[in-house]
Amino acid sequence: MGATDVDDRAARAAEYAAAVLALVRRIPAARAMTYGLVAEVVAESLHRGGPRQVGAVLAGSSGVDDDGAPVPWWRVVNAAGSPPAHHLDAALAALRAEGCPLTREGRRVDLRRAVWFPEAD
DNA sequence: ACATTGACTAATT
DNA sequence: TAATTAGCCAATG
Repeated sequence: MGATDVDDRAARAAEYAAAVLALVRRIPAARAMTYGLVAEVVAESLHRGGPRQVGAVLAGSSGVDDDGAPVPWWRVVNAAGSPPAHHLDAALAALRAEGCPLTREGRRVDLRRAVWFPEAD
């Protein structure tokens, strides 16, 4: 059993990724969460990870989670309300299409109106 | 063990 | 508002 530590590391990474994707999937249309907020919520249960880890999960995601459900990655923006630079235009187009509150210039999400926080259902 | 890298953030200028 | 800087956390070589 020499590879258990490697397997454990992979399992923990998969667990973390699953938690992030599950949460992002719950963000309602026309709402948004920041990387930091997602990290805080996930850390409440897993006690690890930070904004950069959330970004790493989404960066590695194909846009669909393990259950085959679509992951609305464009609803996760940075603390300034900007979508990831890699898909800026696509994200802004998607956000606008679903009516997410944007700033006057339309380049960033208006977090004061759009931020969503998961509440006990 | 150390250096580098990133879909980050907060403070500073 | 935008650019810079330092701090952060985990993965990777």
